[in-house]
Amino acid sequence: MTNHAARLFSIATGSSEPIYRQLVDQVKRLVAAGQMAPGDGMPSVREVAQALALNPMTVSKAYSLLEMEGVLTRRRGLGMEVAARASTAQSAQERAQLLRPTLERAAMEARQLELDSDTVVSLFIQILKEQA
Amino acid sequence: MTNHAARLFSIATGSSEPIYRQLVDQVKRLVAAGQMAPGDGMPSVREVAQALALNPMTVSKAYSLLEMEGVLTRRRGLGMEVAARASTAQSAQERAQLLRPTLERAAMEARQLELDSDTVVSLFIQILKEQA
Amino acid sequence: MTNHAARLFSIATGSSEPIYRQLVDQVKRLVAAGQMAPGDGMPSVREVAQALALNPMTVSKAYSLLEMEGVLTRRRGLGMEVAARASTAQSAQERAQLLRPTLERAAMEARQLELDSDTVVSLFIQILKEQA
Amino acid sequence: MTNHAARLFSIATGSSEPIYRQLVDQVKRLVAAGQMAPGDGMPSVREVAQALALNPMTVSKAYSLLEMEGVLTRRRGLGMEVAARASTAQSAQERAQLLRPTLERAAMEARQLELDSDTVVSLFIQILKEQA
DNA sequence: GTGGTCTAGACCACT
DNA sequence: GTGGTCTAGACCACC
Repeated sequence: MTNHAARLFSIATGSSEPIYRQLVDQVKRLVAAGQMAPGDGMPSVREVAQALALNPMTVSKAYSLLEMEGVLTRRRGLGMEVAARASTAQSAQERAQLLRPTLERAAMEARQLELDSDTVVSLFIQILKEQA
Repeated sequence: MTNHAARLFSIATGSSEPIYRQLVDQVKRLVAAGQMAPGDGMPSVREVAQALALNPMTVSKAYSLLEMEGVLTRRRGLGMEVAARASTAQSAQERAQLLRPTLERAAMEARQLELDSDTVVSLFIQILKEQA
Repeated sequence: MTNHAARLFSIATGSSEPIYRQLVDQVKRLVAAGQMAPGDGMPSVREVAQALALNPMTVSKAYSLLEMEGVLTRRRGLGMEVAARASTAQSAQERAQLLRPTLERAAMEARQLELDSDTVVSLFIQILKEQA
Repeated sequence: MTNHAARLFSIATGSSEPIYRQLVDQVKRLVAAGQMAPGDGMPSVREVAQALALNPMTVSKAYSLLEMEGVLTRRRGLGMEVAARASTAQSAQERAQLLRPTLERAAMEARQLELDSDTVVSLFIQILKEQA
């Protein structure tokens, strides 16, 4: 795998969201987007752990959960790879649904802050540009 | 105290975000928006606990943290109220900044899902309308 | 009673020590020192409450406890007075023993702060002079 | 972690001062005295709880407060340690100031007991010797 | 009535 | 093993 784990994943160690959960969700998104295709090898636990300064057990736990969910398969002695039967490369509409919960949360916060839609949307567009 | 606690707060019990943290953040947003003004009485710990089906200690912990942060003040035997020196009713621009972290997270997820900005923004607008 | 309650008592509202307890202890000390003699009338609940900006119920509770302990007696319609059988005007040695707990606490704190006796004692002497 | 928690801390269960507050204040004093240095590991919550016969949550609350105040830092899964930026090993003069409130309280009580300075000071010196 | 403190015990996240 | 969160329930201090 020439992908550098540090480029693939972005971890917020300060967040209350457990690190292993952040990893699991990100792998699912990358697979859903087709950025990882069935048969692709995953970076090794050790590699990810070092790149993100995490405990290897934490990465291992994330991989195990992804295996249980059928997203990854374990190739003995060779590491993990994206499972053949992983539902990959979904349509944009399907992928957009995975974004819903976070957008709904943003909308809830915007309502409590009494911000009108225009302000919120233009701020969001600006942030999307910054990241591009 | 005619505020119905259940209407003020919305708790996601399934979230990894601790309940007391959700309460703290929501109170801060409501105060920032001016929906709660200095001197306003907060619903009692027991009232909120019952309305949201929480343990009173969980609510109490949130109130204590808000007191330490200077958002609420305790009136012995009378309950909590919004602190006089709480920075309330901020400008829309200031309030929008409180929304940044969540929008940044949404943008990160969108990028990993390889969704183009138009798709994401229109989905967001739709969700904002649903909630209105 | 010409004694101004505000001069007799000093209350630390911020302390974790309950206000009624502070009042009880102070009355006991004043009686032990003979500053209040049997038959002396106490300032009224209302007077103390107003002078110290306390809730009258709090003062009333302190007086009730002192009555139960036999330090004060209730004269119907006339207020409270120091009980005839209150053990007053004790010797300096007896009174000093009432000071022990607080001094022991100070000594414990000094030890944890690794302060040598000379430093502590000279600071204490200085504070005693300030208050004189 | 060879520190015996029971030797480090001394708790007055009868006091009106909440236990968690007593713990917080004692840790601050030990750090101020340099008895605990940045990087030193704290005894675990469970260890302290058992040694002092307290509920772990009570100890945990004290540790959390110390973390919020920047005295301790949490190392996920490894326990708490004295924060690097904790202001440690202060001068004797600075440490003596931390003792002021308690000495002022003692002076106030002495005045109400009408004890002269000599009596009070010699009693204090005697107590300091007892503890040595 | 109000909030604060403490206990006992369960489960979770992380190393 | 570590600390964090939550529940259920008790008692206290204050108004």
